[in-house]
This record gives sequence, C-alpha cells and structure tokens, in this order.
Amino acid sequence: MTAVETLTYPDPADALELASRAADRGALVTLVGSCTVEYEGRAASSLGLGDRHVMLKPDGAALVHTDEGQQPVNWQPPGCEHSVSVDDGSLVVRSTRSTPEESLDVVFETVAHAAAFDVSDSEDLALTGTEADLKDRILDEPALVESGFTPLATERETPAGAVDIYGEDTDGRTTILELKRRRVGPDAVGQLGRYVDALDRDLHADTEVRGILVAPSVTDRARQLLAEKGLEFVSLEPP
Amino acid sequence: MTAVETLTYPDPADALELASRAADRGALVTLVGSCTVEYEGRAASSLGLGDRHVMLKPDGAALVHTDEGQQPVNWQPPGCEHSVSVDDGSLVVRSTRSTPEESLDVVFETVAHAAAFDVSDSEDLALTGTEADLKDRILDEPALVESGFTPLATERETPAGAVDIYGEDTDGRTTILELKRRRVGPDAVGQLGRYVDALDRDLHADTEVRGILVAPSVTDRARQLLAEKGLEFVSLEPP
DNA sequence: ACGTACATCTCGAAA
DNA sequence: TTTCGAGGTGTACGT
Repeated sequence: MTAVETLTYPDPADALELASRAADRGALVTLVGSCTVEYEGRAASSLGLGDRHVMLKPDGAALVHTDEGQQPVNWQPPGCEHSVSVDDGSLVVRSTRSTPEESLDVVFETVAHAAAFDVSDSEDLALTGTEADLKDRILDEPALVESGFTPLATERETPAGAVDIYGEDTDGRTTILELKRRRVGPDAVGQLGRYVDALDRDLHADTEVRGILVAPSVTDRARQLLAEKGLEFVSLEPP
Repeated sequence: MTAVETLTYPDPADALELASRAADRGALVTLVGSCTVEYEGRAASSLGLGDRHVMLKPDGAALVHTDEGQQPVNWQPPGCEHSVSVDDGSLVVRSTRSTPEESLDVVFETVAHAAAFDVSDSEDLALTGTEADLKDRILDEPALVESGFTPLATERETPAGAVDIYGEDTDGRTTILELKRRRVGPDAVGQLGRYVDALDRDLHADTEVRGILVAPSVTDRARQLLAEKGLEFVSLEPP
C-alpha cells in the first residue's frame, strides 16, 4: 500500500478528478454519499435516494452497499468499464459491459467522501473444509464409506455429467459417490440419481449401479427421495 | 448522511477510537490496510499479508475485499458481533457469531485508512425481470403457455415441495409449471420431475400429470432429460 | 431454528 | 463462449 487519497464532502469536480486519476493508475476507488442507482441488463432495478457506499475495483467490478446486508444492493461484475463524470452538477458513475449488455448508473446528489487506494495483494486464500477435502479424505481411506469400497476414478464423465468418485464395492459392483460438504436436500439426490441412471444406461451391465450420497446429513425429504430411487446415504464430514 | 470521520495512516489507537465510537452510534466503518485474515466456522481459511478493504456494517455484517473480484475474500453475515481492539500494537478486528459458531479475525500490520459514515437508507430496491414477474405474466395471459391452459393455484404444496403454477389444460388434465427466469440446466428438470412424480402418486388419477418447464431456453442435456421423463418445455421470458 | 427454492447469484474448470 | 456444479453461497419465506 503506497498512496491513499481522501476527500471529504468534495465538489463533484474534485471527486471526479480524484476518481479519474485513481482509475487510470489502477487504484481502488470508494465513494460515499446520497445517490440513486439504476440498473438494466439481465434484470432491471431502480433505487431511490439514499446513503450508500460505492466501490470501484481496478478489475472492473463495481459494488453498491447500503448499511444493511452482506450482499451489495446493486453491482457489476469484474470486466466492466467504469466511467465517472459530472452531469448537471452531479457526480455520475456509469459501469457497463457487453455479453450480456448491462449497465449500472449511480447518480450522486451529494458526495460525502471520495477516496483512492493503491492496494496490492499477491496472497491466495487457503480454504479447508471444502468438498475437495472430503474427496481427499475418502480417497485416503475408502473404508470410511464402506468396507471394501475401491475408488477407480474421480470426475468420471457420464452423459449426465461428471461423477465425484467412481469405483466398485467389495462384490465388484459399480458404485458411485456424490459428495457434499454440508447437509443436503432433494437437489443432491436428483443429481446422484441422474448419474446412476446415465451409467445404468451406458454400461447396461447385468447388475445395477449403486449410488451413495456422502454428506454430513440429509433432510427428511431427501432421505425419502433416496429410498424411492434405491439410493444410499453415508454420513461423513470434510476433515 | 450527516457525519463523516476519516483518518489517514492513523496510529492503531486512533483507528481503534474512531471505530469504537462509530460502532457505538451505528455507523458504517471502513478500514484499509495491510492485514492478515483468519476464518473458522463452517469451513476454515487463512489469508497471508496483503492490502484489503474491510467494511463493518451496523447490522453486524463484515466484508473483506481485495482488489479483485465481485465477492469478498472473507466475510461474516449480518447479526455478528464486531469487536475492534489493539493487540501487540496491531489493530485487530474480530467478528463472531453462534449457530453456527464462526469467527473472523483481521489483524492489520498497517492501517492506511479508517473511516466512519453515518449512512441512512430508507429506500427499497425495485427489481423487475424476476421469476415472480414471469409468474404474473403467465397468470395475466395463460395462453402464452398453451391455448386453454387454466391456472388454478400458485405455490401449491406437494409432498415434494411447492409447485410454481398448478392448473389444468384444455382437456382438464392436471398440468403444472416450473418457472425459471433464465436458461436452465438439468437441475430444473429434476425439480419439475419431482413435483410431477409426487402429484402422480398423490392424485393417482387415471391420467398422468403434465409437467411443463417454462423458461427462456434450455441446455441440450436438460432438453434430453425432459424427453426422457416425458416433460415439456415452453419458451417464455420475464417481461 | 430448519427446510426449500430463488438469485442480475459468483466463481472456476472443462469442453 | 457455453455448460456445469460448488459455494463458508446469501436471501426471503415458509413451518
């Protein structure tokens, strides 16, 4: 972090100057003030006058945050073109992209705060407790699923998509696993069912394919669906 | 928007003082600087030293943004308890919650910027182009789905969940619609299939229930699944 | 509090 | 570019 520039209650022209320079040098820009927000693209939205925090990232992302909620009230994804201007005496931020055609317009009635930050971040997030970790755990110790289970492949392709773990049970019967890092509902059962059906059709072996849902737990409805489809469940958590 | 407080490259003690006062009066706090981030809860993550933008909202949400991406690299949902302190000469932000037990720790090596904003926002977002809008469009003009289609209920409950639109076709045959605001994949077909199966079993009428997926378009695999399950597709977009 | 499904979901990987 | 599934998904609305 080298430079930090800050303006409090700036004239629109001064805020524009700061934002323009910051964007040119790839800095992160924040603007706070009373504004309206209009969005049009995959959907369309309109937001009346209120105090919000606007963040413009050097990668083209734009975020409009209110005082509530984890999610921005409006946004634009990375890769957008930001343009800041003064129109009719008001600071205006416009962020656009194509494919799909989308535009976000923030019009400030008053700018309470404008800032630019030269941030640099080379670190990657190290995350554990994911589905990939659960997969590794099972590959390390397949007996956690079932004594005699032998993994043969991961991400094996079927006409319905890729199976998390493909293998066979102690009797040599084809057995596939669908892994979930957390408690699952009916959707995961549907997913596993599609893979089993696809393999049943593809392999047309004399014995049916076994499908096992591996997750910490399942909802009642999911358990019922598993029974209907002749699928199984094994309780297991990511390490 | 009334008060804006700003500090550039403050001492940790000064940053702490600003953040504490701001949190007490329900202001939005932002901190920018070089920091590490540790998270533990549903999963666990670790992030090495780098420049980030931290936002603490009065509703208890916390967001840690890097210079890239629309999503925060770490976060905490609304309802958390924030605590700011100085530990071993470093500014430390800790955000925790229970159910589930989760904690987020941000330790600043240097604070480049600290600010507090008294934001107020009474406006609600007006959003169009949602699934609800598609539903209204169909209820207004059911013939868009099929000549003679008659909606009888929305959100009708089945053992497998609530059906978007429940009705009957021109022959009096029970017909249910699953609506999606955008192009759909296999998951939506599975959803519709579950509802149709549940109603088939529940009503055990002499004729089978018709299931129609209503969306702008479907993927190849979804179309194939529809055919396999004897389900139908009608192309329709939200207004 | 849990369950269920929507979302301008976002994000990454693979075809 | 599209498709597909994961995600600490979040969010609203049920029960």
